[in-house]
Amino acid sequence: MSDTRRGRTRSEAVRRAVLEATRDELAAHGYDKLSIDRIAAAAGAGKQTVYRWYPSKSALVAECVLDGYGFPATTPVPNTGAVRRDLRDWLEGFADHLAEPQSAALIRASTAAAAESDDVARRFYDHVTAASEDALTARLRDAAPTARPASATAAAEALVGAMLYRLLVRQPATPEFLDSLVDTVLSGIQGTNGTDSAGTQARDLTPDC
Amino acid sequence: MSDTRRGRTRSEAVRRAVLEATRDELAAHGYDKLSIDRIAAAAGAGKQTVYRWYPSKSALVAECVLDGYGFPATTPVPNTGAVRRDLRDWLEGFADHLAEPQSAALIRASTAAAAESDDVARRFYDHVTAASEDALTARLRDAAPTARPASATAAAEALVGAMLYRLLVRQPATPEFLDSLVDTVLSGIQGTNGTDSAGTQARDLTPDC
Amino acid sequence: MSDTRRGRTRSEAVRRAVLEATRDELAAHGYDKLSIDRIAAAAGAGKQTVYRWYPSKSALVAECVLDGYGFPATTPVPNTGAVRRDLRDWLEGFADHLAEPQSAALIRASTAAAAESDDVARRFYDHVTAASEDALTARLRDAAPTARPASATAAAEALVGAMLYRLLVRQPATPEFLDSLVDTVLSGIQGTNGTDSAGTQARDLTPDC
Amino acid sequence: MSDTRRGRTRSEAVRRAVLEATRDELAAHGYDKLSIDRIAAAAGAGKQTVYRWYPSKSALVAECVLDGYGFPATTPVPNTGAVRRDLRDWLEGFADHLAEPQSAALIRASTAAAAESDDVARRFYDHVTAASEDALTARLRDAAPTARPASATAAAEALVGAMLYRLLVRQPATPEFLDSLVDTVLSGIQGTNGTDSAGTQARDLTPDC
DNA sequence: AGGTAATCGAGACGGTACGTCCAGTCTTTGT
DNA sequence: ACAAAGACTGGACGTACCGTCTCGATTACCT
Repeated sequence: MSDTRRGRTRSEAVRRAVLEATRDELAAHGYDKLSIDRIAAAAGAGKQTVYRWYPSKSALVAECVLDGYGFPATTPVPNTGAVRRDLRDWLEGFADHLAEPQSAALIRASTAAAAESDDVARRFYDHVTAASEDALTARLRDAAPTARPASATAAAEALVGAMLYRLLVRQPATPEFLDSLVDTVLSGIQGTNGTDSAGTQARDLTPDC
Repeated sequence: MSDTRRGRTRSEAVRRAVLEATRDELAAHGYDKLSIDRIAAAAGAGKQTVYRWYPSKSALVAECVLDGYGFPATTPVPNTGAVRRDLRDWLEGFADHLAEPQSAALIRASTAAAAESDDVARRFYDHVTAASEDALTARLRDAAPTARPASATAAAEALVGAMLYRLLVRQPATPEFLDSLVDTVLSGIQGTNGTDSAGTQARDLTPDC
Repeated sequence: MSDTRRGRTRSEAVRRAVLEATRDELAAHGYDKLSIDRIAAAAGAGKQTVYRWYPSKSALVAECVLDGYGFPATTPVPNTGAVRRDLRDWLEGFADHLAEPQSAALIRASTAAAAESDDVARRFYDHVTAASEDALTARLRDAAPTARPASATAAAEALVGAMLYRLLVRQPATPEFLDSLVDTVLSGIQGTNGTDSAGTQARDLTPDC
Repeated sequence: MSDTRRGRTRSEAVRRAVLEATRDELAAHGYDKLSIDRIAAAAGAGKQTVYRWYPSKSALVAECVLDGYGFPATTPVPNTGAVRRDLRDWLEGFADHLAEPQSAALIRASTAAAAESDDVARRFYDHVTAASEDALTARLRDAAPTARPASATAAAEALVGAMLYRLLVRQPATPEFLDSLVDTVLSGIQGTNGTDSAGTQARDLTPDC
């Protein structure tokens, strides 16, 4: 049994050109107005070649944003000892990235793509949640070793969800907002604020009835 | 002075028929494949009539989802005295609504619409954030009067953002996830130092009378 | 029962523009390279409009050549009393028309269209044979009243066939060729040549064996 | 001097397979829908191999129809002594061939090819006219030695033209039509002054010994 | 025997055109 | 004046072929 490929080998260079053209088109026109015709023309490729690599608009966008350009590479949360500050810095890095118009356009586009395709949605989740959850858990493990593991997921998705929501609705993630977000996730809405070490005995003030 | 309009009066019935047709089309095909031609045909209306009411696809979708069908009417957070349970119940109601395929499709569509139109994004934000933030603050005000004011927004958007994120990426909001989310937002990731998942061990002071 | 049309009335002006653009494209590029895209663009029309009028390339070409531009309007054979000369003049008029490059291109195109579509072939036959046969029979009726009626068809198609064949194979219809053709059809290959009046007692010279 | 070619020898078998595939495709889909891709696939050949042999669609079709399958090999006109009957028989043989659907499709295709390519037109003319003219002149030379020399060409093209015209426009060459055609070409339209159609009354001097 | 070179099937490549669908506008008739 | 019907321009869709260009694998000739 021969595993050798027959025919001309597919050109990686063309694939990259297509992704770059897609990135530019997305930044310029957004997801809905995205045109395969234009992308192919801008990449100096035939339309068929684009379709050979990516079967649909959403697949192309997913590849472009998730595995190519656009989404923040998995940044580890810094570990200076001060969790709150570390988290805050990490989130601010994320916010700064989202504040760039081009990145914002790309991620909004991948949002729209995920809204339309189950497959893209799954890839989006795998990429984004895994990355941020890993980053968070790695940092929190030694800061709050007693925390339930499920919390990491919830906290990660609360953070990512809030950031993406702000991006979607065009509300800037102000420093104040980031502060509140970190506080909420670290200590809870009713928590004692200001303390950044682990093991705080958060008391639930609600007396109920 | 005569306030009466000349000619035939614009039919409110037609407008409703258009919105209903839009809802059905959205549920059936999603935002991207939405076709004004089909909507008009399904509503028994002329295309011009649709354009007379709504200038663009995104405006139509926004109207349909936000002010018409699709988005949950502002549900107040119940107040039984037990905040955690109240919040949990409220969130579960939201989750149940999102779990219905038709609602999910509609909200995903409005997400895509918001990603494309600044105007829709603003309406989306106004509608969703205002509603949930109001609901939350109203409940938390007497539960934790000492909480910092910014927290309500952050907490509301963390909750809503996480829920919408789960909807977007097609991950079901499991009871465990809701538990963790409520815990995180209420007490912070380090708040409840219970170790296991089911929340039974989690020290919840609320006696639920 | 109302027979009235609803909606915008179809524009004859556009139809004419399409036919004219088709004529120009045919003359410029020939049948095979004919492009509906180019035709529509040249006519300032949408592609859909072209397809609304004509369902296929061959139908468009048939309409253009047969009922529009290109094919000689039914010219009656002159009647000066001298059949041979009349016929010769009539044929020469036909030849002159075919000698024009644009006409040649158009008729070659309709030939190709007829080769591909049964429907176009029928229209081609109806138009061309009927016209030439009528022209011929009208003239021959008083010149050779004794001729069998079937002969007129055969003669007409022999003439038309020979002319179209010459056009197809790019051989000019020289004066000598036209002379021979008229002689053959009028008097037969063995006939007495030179006489141009009617009622000649053509003798069949073939002695056989 | 070495005339030997280096490298692998071109496979005549492949060339034949290509021509046969072309013939089948032509019969099945016609000239316009002809696809080199399909031909190559059907012949089990690479596209490049097809192009190595034939530079264009029209060249391939010409080769296929003229020098390969499709066109009648040059049939000599029989010589039994009775010209009229000989000619009629010869023409009937031609008509029978054209009546076969596959042959008809092939010749119609070559017609379309000739309409598009000057080169194919020339080859078509050379092949068809030369063959039929030679056949005719050979037979007529001893039947009507006094006929003008130009007549043979005109007569041949009148016959061939009429037959091809009938083929093109999908009109069957009925026995009556063939009779009339032979009569016209042999004796002229006014030649036989019989009045009725069946040709029985037509005074035919040839005793048919 | 070991290059050297042309050919083979296969199939990716940049393009062009296809025929369909839809957006958004305009026109016509009916109410 | 509004409504339905639907034709209009324009443009993108996804597919099919075109003719060219690599590929690895065969053949053949020529040292």
